[in-house]
Amino acid sequence: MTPRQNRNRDRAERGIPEATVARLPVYLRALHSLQERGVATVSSEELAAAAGVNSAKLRKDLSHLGSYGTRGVGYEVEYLVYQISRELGLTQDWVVAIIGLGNLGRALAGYGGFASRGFRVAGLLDADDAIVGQEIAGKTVEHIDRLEDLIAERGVSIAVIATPAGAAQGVCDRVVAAGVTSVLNFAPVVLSVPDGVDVRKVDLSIELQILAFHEQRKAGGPGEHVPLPDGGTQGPEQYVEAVEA
Amino acid sequence: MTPRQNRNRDRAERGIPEATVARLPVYLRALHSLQERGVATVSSEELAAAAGVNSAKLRKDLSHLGSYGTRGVGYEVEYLVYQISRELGLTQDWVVAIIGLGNLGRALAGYGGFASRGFRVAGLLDADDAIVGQEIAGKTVEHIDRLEDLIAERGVSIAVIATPAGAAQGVCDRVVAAGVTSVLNFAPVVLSVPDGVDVRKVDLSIELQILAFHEQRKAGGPGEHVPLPDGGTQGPEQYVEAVEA
DNA sequence: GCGACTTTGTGCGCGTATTCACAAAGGCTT
DNA sequence: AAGCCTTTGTGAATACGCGCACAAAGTCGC
Repeated sequence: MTPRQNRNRDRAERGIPEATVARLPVYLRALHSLQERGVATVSSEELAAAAGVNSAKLRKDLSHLGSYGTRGVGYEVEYLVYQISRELGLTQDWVVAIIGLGNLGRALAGYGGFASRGFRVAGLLDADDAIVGQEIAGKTVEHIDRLEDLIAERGVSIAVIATPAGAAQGVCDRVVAAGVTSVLNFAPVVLSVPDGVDVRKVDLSIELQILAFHEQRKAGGPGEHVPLPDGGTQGPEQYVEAVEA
Repeated sequence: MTPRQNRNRDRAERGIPEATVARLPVYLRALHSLQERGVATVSSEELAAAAGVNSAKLRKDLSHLGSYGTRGVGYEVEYLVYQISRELGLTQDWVVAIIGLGNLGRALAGYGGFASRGFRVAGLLDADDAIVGQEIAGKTVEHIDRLEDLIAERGVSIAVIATPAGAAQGVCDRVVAAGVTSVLNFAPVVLSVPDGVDVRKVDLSIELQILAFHEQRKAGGPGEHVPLPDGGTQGPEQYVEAVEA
Protein backbone atom coordinates (compact mmCIF):
# COMPACT_ATOMS: atom_id res chain seq x y z
CA MET A 1 0.00 0.00 0.00
CA THR A 2 1.69 3.15 -1.14
CA PRO A 3 1.01 6.42 0.65
CA ARG A 4 -0.29 7.93 -2.57
CA GLN A 5 -3.25 5.63 -2.46
CA ASN A 6 -5.48 8.06 -0.66
CA ARG A 7 -5.13 10.49 -3.51
CA ASN A 8 -7.43 8.44 -5.66
CA ARG A 9 -10.57 8.31 -3.62
CA ASP A 10 -12.41 6.94 -6.61
CA ARG A 11 -10.81 3.63 -7.30
CA ALA A 12 -10.10 2.85 -3.69
CA GLU A 13 -13.51 3.39 -2.12
CA ARG A 14 -15.67 1.40 -4.47
CA GLY A 15 -14.26 -0.18 -7.52
CA ILE A 16 -16.04 1.59 -10.35
CA PRO A 17 -13.48 3.10 -12.73
CA GLU A 18 -14.00 6.70 -13.73
CA ALA A 19 -14.03 5.73 -17.39
CA THR A 20 -16.94 3.41 -16.71
CA VAL A 21 -18.88 6.03 -14.79
CA ALA A 22 -18.51 8.38 -17.73
CA ARG A 23 -20.10 5.83 -20.03
CA LEU A 24 -23.00 4.79 -17.85
CA PRO A 25 -25.09 7.82 -18.85
CA VAL A 26 -24.57 6.88 -22.48
CA TYR A 27 -25.78 3.36 -21.87
CA LEU A 28 -28.69 4.74 -19.94
CA ARG A 29 -29.76 6.90 -22.81
CA ALA A 30 -29.53 4.02 -25.25
CA LEU A 31 -31.59 1.88 -22.91
CA HIS A 32 -34.27 4.53 -22.58
CA SER A 33 -34.45 4.68 -26.32
CA LEU A 34 -34.89 0.91 -26.50
CA GLN A 35 -37.51 1.08 -23.80
CA GLU A 36 -39.54 3.56 -25.81
CA ARG A 37 -39.45 1.18 -28.73
CA GLY A 38 -40.82 -1.53 -26.48
CA VAL A 39 -37.71 -3.68 -26.42
CA ALA A 40 -37.64 -5.84 -23.30
CA THR A 41 -34.30 -7.58 -23.67
CA VAL A 42 -31.02 -6.59 -25.26
CA SER A 43 -27.69 -8.31 -25.85
CA SER A 44 -24.41 -6.64 -25.06
CA GLU A 45 -23.69 -6.60 -28.78
CA GLU A 46 -26.83 -4.65 -29.62
CA LEU A 47 -26.57 -2.25 -26.72
CA ALA A 48 -22.91 -1.65 -27.44
CA ALA A 49 -23.73 -0.78 -31.04
CA ALA A 50 -26.42 1.66 -29.90
CA ALA A 51 -24.01 3.27 -27.47
CA GLY A 52 -21.13 3.32 -29.91
CA VAL A 53 -18.71 1.21 -27.88
CA ASN A 54 -17.06 -2.18 -27.99
CA SER A 55 -19.27 -4.94 -26.63
CA ALA A 56 -16.58 -6.36 -24.36
CA LYS A 57 -16.13 -2.96 -22.84
CA LEU A 58 -19.83 -2.67 -22.26
CA ARG A 59 -19.96 -6.04 -20.54
CA LYS A 60 -17.00 -5.19 -18.37
CA ASP A 61 -18.56 -1.87 -17.45
CA LEU A 62 -21.81 -3.52 -16.47
CA SER A 63 -19.99 -6.21 -14.55
CA HIS A 64 -18.76 -3.50 -12.20
CA LEU A 65 -22.33 -2.93 -11.13
CA GLY A 66 -22.91 -6.63 -10.55
CA SER A 67 -24.10 -9.51 -12.66
CA TYR A 68 -27.30 -8.29 -14.17
CA GLY A 69 -27.31 -10.24 -17.42
CA THR A 70 -28.51 -13.70 -18.34
CA ARG A 71 -26.15 -15.81 -20.36
CA GLY A 72 -27.56 -16.91 -23.64
CA VAL A 73 -30.19 -14.17 -23.49
CA GLY A 74 -28.85 -10.74 -22.65
CA TYR A 75 -29.95 -8.00 -20.31
CA GLU A 76 -33.46 -7.08 -19.29
CA VAL A 77 -33.81 -3.47 -20.37
CA GLU A 78 -35.99 -2.24 -17.54
CA TYR A 79 -33.87 -3.89 -14.89
CA LEU A 80 -30.68 -2.48 -16.33
CA VAL A 81 -32.18 1.00 -16.54
CA TYR A 82 -32.99 0.81 -12.90
CA GLN A 83 -29.60 -0.51 -11.83
CA ILE A 84 -27.68 2.11 -13.76
CA SER A 85 -29.99 4.89 -12.58
CA ARG A 86 -29.48 3.74 -9.06
CA GLU A 87 -25.73 3.56 -9.38
CA LEU A 88 -25.60 7.03 -10.86
CA GLY A 89 -27.84 8.37 -8.13
CA LEU A 90 -30.66 9.27 -10.47
CA THR A 91 -33.27 7.60 -8.33
CA GLN A 92 -33.12 10.58 -6.06
CA ASP A 93 -33.73 14.22 -6.86
CA TRP A 94 -30.81 16.57 -7.21
CA VAL A 95 -31.37 20.23 -6.57
CA VAL A 96 -29.52 22.43 -9.00
CA ALA A 97 -28.89 26.17 -9.09
CA ILE A 98 -27.84 27.91 -12.29
CA ILE A 99 -25.68 30.96 -11.79
CA GLY A 100 -25.27 33.33 -14.70
CA LEU A 101 -28.18 33.74 -17.08
CA GLY A 102 -26.49 34.87 -20.24
CA ASN A 103 -27.09 33.06 -23.48
CA LEU A 104 -25.71 29.82 -22.19
CA GLY A 105 -27.40 30.01 -18.81
CA ARG A 106 -30.72 30.56 -20.52
CA ALA A 107 -30.18 27.56 -22.73
CA LEU A 108 -29.34 25.47 -19.68
CA ALA A 109 -32.37 26.70 -17.79
CA GLY A 110 -34.57 25.58 -20.64
CA TYR A 111 -32.79 22.31 -21.30
CA GLY A 112 -35.18 19.41 -21.08
CA GLY A 113 -32.48 16.84 -20.40
CA PHE A 114 -32.14 17.98 -16.80
CA ALA A 115 -35.64 17.57 -15.46
CA SER A 116 -36.09 14.22 -17.15
CA ARG A 117 -33.16 12.77 -15.24
CA GLY A 118 -33.95 13.83 -11.74
CA PHE A 119 -32.24 17.20 -11.82
CA ARG A 120 -34.49 19.92 -10.46
CA VAL A 121 -33.53 23.49 -11.21
CA ALA A 122 -34.41 25.26 -7.99
CA GLY A 123 -32.79 28.60 -8.60
CA LEU A 124 -31.59 30.98 -11.28
CA LEU A 125 -29.19 33.69 -10.14
CA ASP A 126 -27.48 36.58 -11.79
CA ALA A 127 -25.62 39.70 -10.78
CA ASP A 128 -27.02 41.91 -13.53
CA ASP A 129 -30.01 44.00 -12.42
CA ALA A 130 -31.29 43.98 -15.98
CA ILE A 131 -31.59 40.21 -15.83
CA VAL A 132 -32.74 39.78 -12.23
CA GLY A 133 -36.51 39.58 -12.16
CA GLN A 134 -36.83 38.21 -15.65
CA GLU A 135 -38.77 35.02 -16.09
CA ILE A 136 -36.79 32.27 -17.80
CA ALA A 137 -38.17 28.80 -18.43
CA GLY A 138 -40.95 29.47 -15.94
CA LYS A 139 -38.67 30.63 -13.14
CA THR A 140 -37.79 34.09 -11.93
CA VAL A 141 -34.14 35.08 -11.91
CA GLU A 142 -33.01 36.10 -8.42
CA HIS A 143 -30.15 38.29 -7.34
CA ILE A 144 -26.79 36.72 -6.66
CA ASP A 145 -26.83 38.36 -3.23
CA ARG A 146 -29.31 35.72 -2.17
CA LEU A 147 -26.97 32.90 -3.20
CA GLU A 148 -26.13 31.59 0.25
CA ASP A 149 -29.70 31.86 1.57
CA LEU A 150 -31.05 30.12 -1.45
CA ILE A 151 -28.58 27.25 -1.29
CA ALA A 152 -29.45 26.64 2.35
CA GLU A 153 -33.20 27.10 2.03
CA ARG A 154 -33.70 24.91 -0.99
CA GLY A 155 -31.00 22.33 -0.32
CA VAL A 156 -29.02 22.97 -3.47
CA SER A 157 -26.45 20.25 -3.95
CA ILE A 158 -25.12 21.03 -7.42
CA ALA A 159 -24.15 24.46 -8.72
CA VAL A 160 -23.97 25.19 -12.43
CA ILE A 161 -21.72 28.13 -13.17
CA ALA A 162 -22.41 29.88 -16.46
CA THR A 163 -21.06 33.30 -15.61
CA PRO A 164 -18.41 35.23 -17.52
CA ALA A 165 -14.88 33.96 -16.89
CA GLY A 166 -13.98 36.77 -14.54
CA ALA A 167 -16.81 36.10 -12.13
CA ALA A 168 -16.56 32.33 -12.02
CA GLN A 169 -13.94 31.80 -9.33
CA GLY A 170 -15.66 34.22 -6.97
CA VAL A 171 -19.00 32.55 -7.44
CA CYS A 172 -17.37 29.17 -7.03
CA ASP A 173 -15.79 30.18 -3.73
CA ARG A 174 -19.15 31.32 -2.47
CA VAL A 175 -21.07 28.19 -3.39
CA VAL A 176 -18.35 26.02 -1.92
CA ALA A 177 -18.36 28.07 1.28
CA ALA A 178 -22.12 27.57 1.38
CA GLY A 179 -21.60 23.83 1.41
CA VAL A 180 -22.00 22.79 -2.21
CA THR A 181 -19.56 20.04 -3.15
CA SER A 182 -20.40 19.51 -6.82
CA VAL A 183 -19.88 22.17 -9.45
CA LEU A 184 -20.46 22.09 -13.18
CA ASN A 185 -18.45 24.85 -14.76
CA PHE A 186 -19.16 26.35 -18.17
CA ALA A 187 -16.96 29.38 -17.68
CA PRO A 188 -13.67 29.23 -19.55
CA VAL A 189 -11.41 29.18 -16.50
CA VAL A 190 -9.82 26.54 -14.32
CA LEU A 191 -11.57 26.70 -10.97
CA SER A 192 -9.60 25.93 -7.88
CA VAL A 193 -11.49 24.26 -5.09
CA PRO A 194 -10.60 22.54 -1.83
CA ASP A 195 -10.33 18.77 -1.59
CA GLY A 196 -13.63 17.03 -1.46
CA VAL A 197 -15.29 19.28 -4.01
CA ASP A 198 -15.88 17.91 -7.48
CA VAL A 199 -15.68 20.21 -10.44
CA ARG A 200 -16.54 19.18 -13.97
CA LYS A 201 -15.92 21.47 -16.86
CA VAL A 202 -17.67 21.84 -20.17
CA ASP A 203 -15.89 24.02 -22.64
CA LEU A 204 -17.44 24.64 -26.00
CA SER A 205 -14.43 26.17 -27.65
CA ILE A 206 -12.02 23.46 -26.49
CA GLU A 207 -13.97 20.87 -28.39
CA LEU A 208 -13.84 22.99 -31.51
CA GLN A 209 -10.11 23.43 -31.10
CA ILE A 210 -9.61 19.69 -30.89
CA LEU A 211 -11.62 19.26 -34.06
CA ALA A 212 -9.54 21.95 -35.74
CA PHE A 213 -6.39 20.07 -34.82
CA HIS A 214 -7.60 16.89 -36.48
CA GLU A 215 -8.98 18.74 -39.45
CA GLN A 216 -5.62 20.39 -39.96
CA ARG A 217 -3.91 17.04 -39.62
CA LYS A 218 -6.04 15.66 -42.44
CA ALA A 219 -4.86 18.56 -44.60
CA GLY A 220 -1.21 17.80 -44.05
CA GLY A 221 -0.26 19.07 -40.62
CA PRO A 222 0.85 22.50 -39.40
CA GLY A 223 3.40 24.37 -41.44
CA GLU A 224 3.19 22.02 -44.37
CA HIS A 225 0.45 22.30 -46.96
CA VAL A 226 -1.26 25.01 -44.99
CA PRO A 227 0.67 28.26 -44.91
CA LEU A 228 -0.63 31.16 -42.89
CA PRO A 229 -3.82 32.40 -44.52
CA ASP A 230 -3.08 36.05 -45.24
CA GLY A 231 -0.45 38.76 -45.11
CA GLY A 232 -0.06 38.51 -41.38
CA THR A 233 -2.65 40.34 -39.34
CA GLN A 234 -2.85 37.82 -36.54
CA GLY A 235 0.38 36.00 -35.86
CA PRO A 236 3.80 37.15 -34.78
CA GLU A 237 5.61 36.80 -38.05
CA GLN A 238 9.09 36.43 -36.72
CA TYR A 239 8.19 33.00 -35.40
CA VAL A 240 7.16 31.64 -38.74
CA GLU A 241 10.68 32.00 -39.89
CA ALA A 242 12.08 30.56 -36.71
CA VAL A 243 9.92 27.51 -37.11
CA GLU A 244 10.67 26.78 -40.68
CA ALA A 245 14.36 27.47 -40.45
CA MET B 1 3.27 -4.06 -37.13
CA THR B 2 -0.17 -5.34 -36.36
CA PRO B 3 -2.99 -4.95 -38.88
CA ARG B 4 -4.93 -2.89 -36.35
CA GLN B 5 -2.41 -0.10 -36.66
CA ASN B 6 -4.33 1.74 -39.34
CA ARG B 7 -7.22 2.09 -36.95
CA ASN B 8 -5.37 4.67 -34.93
CA ARG B 9 -4.52 7.24 -37.49
CA ASP B 10 -3.71 9.64 -34.70
CA ARG B 11 -0.68 8.18 -33.02
CA ALA B 12 0.80 6.76 -36.16
CA GLU B 13 0.88 9.81 -38.39
CA ARG B 14 2.45 12.36 -36.14
CA GLY B 15 3.39 11.64 -32.59
CA ILE B 16 1.09 13.89 -30.61
CA PRO B 17 -0.99 11.83 -28.18
CA GLU B 18 -4.70 12.53 -28.09
CA ALA B 19 -4.55 13.24 -24.37
CA THR B 20 -2.02 15.96 -25.05
CA VAL B 21 -4.09 17.52 -27.81
CA ALA B 22 -7.05 17.72 -25.46
CA ARG B 23 -4.97 19.71 -22.99
CA LEU B 24 -3.36 22.13 -25.41
CA PRO B 25 -6.41 24.41 -25.52
CA VAL B 26 -6.32 24.62 -21.74
CA TYR B 27 -2.69 25.66 -21.77
CA LEU B 28 -3.47 28.13 -24.48
CA ARG B 29 -6.14 29.76 -22.42
CA ALA B 30 -3.90 29.99 -19.39
CA LEU B 31 -1.21 31.54 -21.55
CA HIS B 32 -3.60 34.12 -22.96
CA SER B 33 -4.54 35.04 -19.45
CA LEU B 34 -0.89 35.48 -18.52
CA GLN B 35 -0.34 37.52 -21.64
CA GLU B 36 -3.12 39.92 -20.66
CA ARG B 37 -1.45 40.39 -17.32
CA GLY B 38 1.77 41.29 -19.09
CA VAL B 39 3.73 38.21 -18.09
CA ALA B 40 6.51 37.53 -20.58
CA THR B 41 7.97 34.32 -19.21
CA VAL B 42 6.51 31.42 -17.28
CA SER B 43 7.90 28.27 -15.71
CA SER B 44 6.29 24.89 -16.20
CA GLU B 45 5.40 24.90 -12.53
CA GLU B 46 3.48 28.16 -12.76
CA LEU B 47 1.76 27.34 -16.02
CA ALA B 48 0.83 23.89 -14.77
CA ALA B 49 -0.76 25.43 -11.70
CA ALA B 50 -2.74 27.83 -13.85
CA ALA B 51 -3.92 25.02 -16.07
CA GLY B 52 -4.64 22.67 -13.20
CA VAL B 53 -2.27 19.89 -14.19
CA ASN B 54 0.93 18.24 -13.02
CA SER B 55 4.03 20.14 -14.12
CA ALA B 56 5.81 17.06 -15.47
CA LYS B 57 2.81 16.33 -17.61
CA LEU B 58 2.83 19.87 -18.92
CA ARG B 59 6.50 19.63 -19.84
CA LYS B 60 6.02 16.31 -21.58
CA ASP B 61 3.04 17.68 -23.46
CA LEU B 62 5.01 20.68 -24.63
CA SER B 63 7.97 18.53 -25.54
CA HIS B 64 5.78 16.87 -28.16
CA LEU B 65 5.62 20.18 -29.98
CA GLY B 66 9.38 20.62 -29.82
CA SER B 67 11.77 22.17 -27.36
CA TYR B 68 10.39 25.62 -26.80
CA GLY B 69 11.61 26.23 -23.26
CA THR B 70 14.83 27.60 -21.85
CA ARG B 71 16.36 25.67 -18.97
CA GLY B 72 16.75 27.73 -15.89
CA VAL B 73 14.22 30.26 -17.15
CA GLY B 74 11.02 28.75 -18.45
CA TYR B 75 8.90 29.41 -21.51
CA GLU B 76 8.38 32.65 -23.35
CA VAL B 77 4.66 33.22 -23.20
CA GLU B 78 4.18 34.80 -26.61
CA TYR B 79 6.27 32.21 -28.36
CA LEU B 80 4.44 29.36 -26.70
CA VAL B 81 1.07 30.88 -27.55
CA TYR B 82 2.08 30.97 -31.15
CA GLN B 83 3.43 27.44 -31.24
CA ILE B 84 0.37 25.93 -29.61
CA SER B 85 -1.99 27.97 -31.78
CA ARG B 86 -0.14 26.80 -34.80
CA GLU B 87 -0.19 23.17 -33.75
CA LEU B 88 -3.91 23.33 -33.07
CA GLY B 89 -4.53 24.98 -36.39
CA LEU B 90 -5.79 28.22 -34.92
CA THR B 91 -3.56 30.34 -37.11
CA GLN B 92 -6.01 29.73 -39.90
CA ASP B 93 -9.70 30.46 -40.04
CA TRP B 94 -12.22 27.69 -39.66
CA VAL B 95 -15.62 28.13 -41.19
CA VAL B 96 -18.38 26.82 -38.97
CA ALA B 97 -22.08 26.25 -39.58
CA ILE B 98 -24.51 25.89 -36.70
CA ILE B 99 -27.50 23.70 -37.40
CA GLY B 100 -30.46 23.91 -35.06
CA LEU B 101 -31.20 27.26 -33.48
CA GLY B 102 -33.08 26.27 -30.36
CA ASN B 103 -31.95 27.56 -27.00
CA LEU B 104 -28.59 25.90 -27.24
CA GLY B 105 -27.97 26.85 -30.85
CA ARG B 106 -28.71 30.46 -30.01
CA ALA B 107 -26.27 30.37 -27.15
CA LEU B 108 -23.63 28.89 -29.42
CA ALA B 109 -24.28 31.47 -32.11
CA GLY B 110 -23.68 34.20 -29.58
CA TYR B 111 -20.73 32.59 -27.88
CA GLY B 112 -17.72 34.86 -27.94
CA GLY B 113 -15.22 32.07 -27.46
CA PHE B 114 -15.57 31.00 -31.08
CA ALA B 115 -14.71 34.13 -32.97
CA SER B 116 -11.79 34.91 -30.69
CA ARG B 117 -10.11 31.64 -31.62
CA GLY B 118 -10.37 31.70 -35.36
CA PHE B 119 -13.75 30.05 -35.70
CA ARG B 120 -16.00 31.98 -38.02
CA VAL B 121 -19.70 31.21 -37.91
CA ALA B 122 -20.70 31.40 -41.55
CA GLY B 123 -24.16 29.95 -41.39
CA LEU B 124 -27.11 29.36 -39.10
CA LEU B 125 -29.63 26.79 -40.30
CA ASP B 126 -32.90 25.48 -39.00
CA ALA B 127 -35.84 23.47 -40.28
CA ASP B 128 -38.50 25.43 -38.41
CA ASP B 129 -40.16 28.10 -40.54
CA ALA B 130 -40.83 30.11 -37.41
CA ILE B 131 -37.09 30.35 -36.78
CA VAL B 132 -35.84 30.72 -40.35
CA GLY B 133 -35.44 34.39 -41.16
CA GLN B 134 -34.83 35.42 -37.58
CA GLU B 135 -31.72 37.40 -36.86
CA ILE B 136 -29.49 35.81 -34.22
CA ALA B 137 -26.17 37.27 -33.15
CA GLY B 138 -26.15 39.47 -36.23
CA LYS B 139 -26.82 36.66 -38.70
CA THR B 140 -29.98 35.56 -40.42
CA VAL B 141 -31.13 32.00 -39.94
CA GLU B 142 -31.43 30.16 -43.22
CA HIS B 143 -33.49 27.17 -44.17
CA ILE B 144 -31.98 23.73 -43.80
CA ASP B 145 -32.86 23.05 -47.43
CA ARG B 146 -29.93 25.24 -48.38
CA LEU B 147 -27.51 23.15 -46.28
CA GLU B 148 -25.54 21.60 -49.14
CA ASP B 149 -25.34 24.82 -51.17
CA LEU B 150 -24.21 26.77 -48.19
CA ILE B 151 -21.51 24.31 -47.21
CA ALA B 152 -20.09 24.39 -50.71
CA GLU B 153 -20.41 28.14 -51.27
CA ARG B 154 -18.89 29.24 -48.02
CA GLY B 155 -16.38 26.45 -47.56
CA VAL B 156 -17.76 25.18 -44.27
CA SER B 157 -15.34 22.75 -42.69
CA ILE B 158 -16.90 22.18 -39.29
CA ALA B 159 -20.57 21.53 -38.59
CA VAL B 160 -22.09 22.13 -35.18
CA ILE B 161 -25.23 20.10 -34.66
CA ALA B 162 -27.60 21.47 -32.05
CA THR B 163 -30.83 20.00 -33.31
CA PRO B 164 -33.26 17.83 -31.36
CA ALA B 165 -32.09 14.25 -30.97
CA GLY B 166 -34.38 12.90 -33.65
CA ALA B 167 -33.05 15.14 -36.38
CA ALA B 168 -29.36 14.84 -35.63
CA GLN B 169 -28.42 11.72 -37.55
CA GLY B 170 -30.19 12.92 -40.67
CA VAL B 171 -28.47 16.28 -40.52
CA CYS B 172 -25.17 14.59 -39.87
CA ASP B 173 -25.54 12.33 -42.90
CA ARG B 174 -26.22 15.36 -45.05
CA VAL B 175 -23.25 17.42 -43.87
CA VAL B 176 -20.97 14.43 -44.26
CA ALA B 177 -22.29 13.79 -47.76
CA ALA B 178 -21.60 17.44 -48.51
CA GLY B 179 -17.95 16.91 -47.62
CA VAL B 180 -17.68 18.06 -44.02
CA THR B 181 -15.33 15.86 -42.02
CA SER B 182 -15.54 17.44 -38.57
CA VAL B 183 -18.71 17.49 -36.53
CA LEU B 184 -19.40 18.84 -33.07
CA ASN B 185 -22.54 17.22 -31.76
CA PHE B 186 -24.69 18.64 -28.98
CA ALA B 187 -27.68 16.42 -29.66
CA PRO B 188 -28.10 13.59 -27.15
CA VAL B 189 -27.53 10.76 -29.59
CA VAL B 190 -24.59 8.71 -30.77
CA LEU B 191 -23.93 9.72 -34.35
CA SER B 192 -22.60 7.13 -36.74
CA VAL B 193 -20.29 8.39 -39.44
CA PRO B 194 -17.97 6.82 -42.00
CA ASP B 195 -14.24 6.48 -41.36
CA GLY B 196 -12.33 9.68 -41.76
CA VAL B 197 -14.99 11.84 -40.17
CA ASP B 198 -14.34 13.14 -36.67
CA VAL B 199 -17.23 13.58 -34.30
CA ARG B 200 -16.94 15.13 -30.89
CA LYS B 201 -19.83 15.16 -28.51
CA VAL B 202 -20.79 17.56 -25.78
CA ASP B 203 -23.56 16.40 -23.53
CA LEU B 204 -24.77 18.66 -20.79
CA SER B 205 -26.78 16.12 -18.89
CA ILE B 206 -24.05 13.49 -18.92
CA GLU B 207 -21.77 15.80 -16.97
CA LEU B 208 -24.47 16.35 -14.39
CA GLN B 209 -25.01 12.64 -14.09
CA ILE B 210 -21.34 12.07 -13.42
CA LEU B 211 -21.47 14.72 -10.72
CA ALA B 212 -24.51 13.05 -9.23
CA PHE B 213 -22.61 9.79 -9.07
CA HIS B 214 -19.78 11.32 -7.08
CA GLU B 215 -22.14 13.30 -4.91
CA GLN B 216 -24.00 10.14 -4.04
CA ARG B 217 -20.76 8.40 -3.32
CA LYS B 218 -19.87 11.06 -0.77
CA ALA B 219 -23.18 10.41 0.94
CA GLY B 220 -22.49 6.72 1.35
CA GLY B 221 -23.08 5.08 -1.99
CA PRO B 222 -26.21 3.72 -3.64
CA GLY B 223 -28.60 1.65 -1.57
CA GLU B 224 -26.93 2.50 1.68
CA HIS B 225 -27.68 5.74 3.47
CA VAL B 226 -29.82 6.94 0.64
CA PRO B 227 -33.07 5.07 0.31
CA LEU B 228 -35.45 5.85 -2.52
CA PRO B 229 -36.90 9.31 -1.99
CA ASP B 230 -40.65 8.73 -1.97
CA GLY B 231 -43.41 6.17 -2.19
CA GLY B 232 -42.46 5.04 -5.64
CA THR B 233 -43.58 7.18 -8.50
CA GLN B 234 -40.51 6.72 -10.59
CA GLY B 235 -38.77 3.42 -10.03
CA PRO B 236 -39.84 -0.18 -10.49
CA GLU B 237 -40.27 -1.19 -6.88
CA GLN B 238 -39.78 -4.90 -7.30
CA TYR B 239 -36.14 -4.35 -8.05
CA VAL B 240 -35.42 -2.62 -4.80
CA GLU B 241 -36.19 -5.80 -3.01
CA ALA B 242 -34.21 -7.86 -5.44
CA VAL B 243 -31.20 -5.68 -4.93
CA GLU B 244 -31.16 -5.67 -1.20
CA ALA B 245 -31.99 -9.34 -0.80
C1' DG C 1 -34.27 -34.69 -20.63
C1' DC C 2 -30.38 -33.70 -23.34
C1' DG C 3 -27.45 -31.50 -26.53
C1' DA C 4 -26.45 -27.58 -29.30
C1' DC C 5 -26.29 -22.81 -29.36
C1' DT C 6 -26.08 -18.21 -27.62
C1' DT C 7 -24.34 -14.81 -24.72
C1' DT C 8 -22.30 -13.32 -20.52
C1' DG C 9 -18.36 -12.41 -17.48
C1' DT C 10 -13.44 -12.13 -17.21
C1' DG C 11 -8.33 -13.44 -17.49
C1' DC C 12 -4.72 -11.75 -20.09
C1' DG C 13 -1.66 -9.10 -22.99
C1' DC C 14 -0.81 -4.72 -25.02
C1' DG C 15 -0.55 0.04 -25.69
C1' DT C 16 -1.21 4.58 -23.57
C1' DA C 17 -1.05 7.95 -19.89
C1' DT C 18 0.79 9.67 -15.73
C1' DT C 19 4.14 10.61 -12.37
C1' DC C 20 8.61 10.54 -10.23
C1' DA C 21 13.17 11.70 -10.21
C1' DC C 22 17.35 13.17 -12.21
C1' DA C 23 20.86 14.42 -15.52
C1' DA C 24 21.67 17.94 -18.95
C1' DA C 25 21.48 22.72 -19.99
C1' DG C 26 21.44 27.36 -19.65
C1' DG C 27 21.56 31.88 -17.11
C1' DC C 28 23.23 34.73 -13.38
C1' DT C 29 26.25 36.25 -9.89
C1' DT C 30 30.49 37.22 -8.23
C1' DA D 1 35.56 32.86 -16.15
C1' DA D 2 33.90 29.67 -13.09
C1' DG D 3 30.66 27.76 -10.23
C1' DC D 4 25.97 27.84 -8.38
C1' DC D 5 21.23 27.70 -9.01
C1' DT D 6 17.07 27.15 -11.45
C1' DT D 7 14.34 24.76 -14.69
C1' DT D 8 13.78 21.94 -18.66
C1' DG D 9 13.41 17.52 -21.07
C1' DT D 10 13.13 12.68 -20.55
C1' DG D 11 14.19 7.73 -18.94
C1' DA D 12 11.98 4.52 -16.07
C1' DA D 13 8.31 2.73 -13.25
C1' DT D 14 3.62 2.46 -12.36
C1' DA D 15 -1.20 2.63 -13.19
C1' DC D 16 -4.88 2.49 -16.24
C1' DG D 17 -7.88 1.39 -20.01
C1' DC D 18 -9.03 -1.42 -23.90
C1' DG D 19 -10.17 -5.37 -26.58
C1' DC D 20 -9.43 -10.23 -27.73
C1' DA D 21 -10.68 -14.62 -26.90
C1' DC D 22 -12.57 -18.18 -24.23
C1' DA D 23 -14.62 -20.81 -20.49
C1' DA D 24 -18.75 -20.83 -17.72
C1' DA D 25 -23.58 -20.60 -17.68
C1' DG D 26 -27.98 -20.65 -19.04
C1' DT D 27 -31.76 -21.13 -22.74
C1' DC D 28 -34.24 -23.27 -26.32
C1' DG D 29 -35.40 -26.85 -29.60
C1' DC D 30 -36.18 -31.48 -30.27
